[in-house]
Amino acid sequence: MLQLNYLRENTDEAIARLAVKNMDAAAIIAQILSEDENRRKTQVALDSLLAESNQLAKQVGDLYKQKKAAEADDLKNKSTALKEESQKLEVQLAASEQQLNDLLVRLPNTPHASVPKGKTPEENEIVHSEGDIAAYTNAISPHWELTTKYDLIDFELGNKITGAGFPVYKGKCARLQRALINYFLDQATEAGFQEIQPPILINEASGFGTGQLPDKEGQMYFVGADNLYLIPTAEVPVTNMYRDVILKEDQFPVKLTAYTPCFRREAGSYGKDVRGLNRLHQFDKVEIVQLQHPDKSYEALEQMKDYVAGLVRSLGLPFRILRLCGGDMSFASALTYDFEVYSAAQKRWLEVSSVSNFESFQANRMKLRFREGNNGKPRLAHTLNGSALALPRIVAALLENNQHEDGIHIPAVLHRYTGFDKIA
RNA sequence: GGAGAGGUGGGUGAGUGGCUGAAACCAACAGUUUGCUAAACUGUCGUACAUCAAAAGUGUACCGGGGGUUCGAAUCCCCCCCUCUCCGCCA
Repeated sequence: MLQLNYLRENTDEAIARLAVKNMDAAAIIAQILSEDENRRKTQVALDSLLAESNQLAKQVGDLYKQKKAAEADDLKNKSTALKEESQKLEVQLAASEQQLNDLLVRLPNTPHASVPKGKTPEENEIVHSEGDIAAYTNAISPHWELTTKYDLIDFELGNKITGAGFPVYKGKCARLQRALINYFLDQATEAGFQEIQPPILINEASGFGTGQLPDKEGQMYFVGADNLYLIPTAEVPVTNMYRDVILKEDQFPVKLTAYTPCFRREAGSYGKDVRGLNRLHQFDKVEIVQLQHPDKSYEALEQMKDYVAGLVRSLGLPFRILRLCGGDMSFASALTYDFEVYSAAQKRWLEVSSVSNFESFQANRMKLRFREGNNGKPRLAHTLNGSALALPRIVAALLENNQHEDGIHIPAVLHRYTGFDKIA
């Protein structure tokens, strides 16, 4: 969530920036500022009342010690009267804080200055592309045909066991997935990210910390009996490791990576978008997370972008990098790069990674701070994360792009992980 | 799941109604001193909000979370969460 001080001191800028996300925030920010004023007024009143009754309580104690019970009783009555008032104010203050918080939580993050205006994905800015997409004359069959032909994935079986969007990977495809996971983790480790195995169920506080809750609970699977959510991405448990933590400045950067399955309800999707591996309720992903000093977070974002580019490149897939426009960005992000690989038989770009800087938006929600120098005041850290990478669409592109007469060729970097170089 | 014990500041740990925002020790930080990868001494050493131009200062809140009793709660009562020990179950 945005910092109150920022809204107070840069009201116009905040409104202008949120307009890039196609939000007219003037009214809600005005409401926030007036509620904030209200809150402060109430607190001043309450604090002085409490100070007074603290004084009285002390005096009562002293009087009892001096055996002046009558005088003490007088003060007690006075204090009781004060208490009624202060209780009213306490209720007021709590309501005001609640109201303020409810408003603040509804504001999305302000986009970075480089974020283009726009409402639809078509308005995303292509910042990089590589690979010759016209070269794939071999790519005849879409992956859902190949997976049947080579007995790689059984979507029907997944329907039977669970439901749509939960495929069963078999044989060489299961092995290919495991290979990709291991390859991605090894690469991330080599790049300085510490490997983490987090829980894949999270509590409400964690969901709030990274911005999934409130309001977006419909996108997560919920285990009602225990009040837990299945993670939509490893970002949630991994970033929340640092909830309510004050780091020392020299601990930056914190770089973490994790493989987890990811669960998304994805209500309301349909058509060719969801065919085959294009959109699933459960999928595997290796995530990279970074915590950084505010002065260095954009540098870190570029590094993470370059890292992911290298990863996609190493698999030999044509890809492009988009800087998302305001309208296509997520609620919590300040700047997002999407990576799309070209799926040659479907003749479409598939998103395989999303690399974002959240600046202090998540950090503010989860009170992730750092201390500047040895005894500086705590400041909010910046959080970043990116997929490196999400598997299903990578698998789809690999299968489609690399299909040949003699079978599907596996990229060389994976051979030591798969143990085979071809699916035939 | 059952029985018992317990959750205090970065750590250990004292505190069972007012003199405790919290002893002591350790760690950390700053300085002084000693001719030497260290010791001794002194000081600093939680967070948030408010007040203030800002700093200092001051006020308020916070001793797992939430409620209650009381003039006054870390301390008493209730609910919840978590940890440990034993038992049960189990990969």
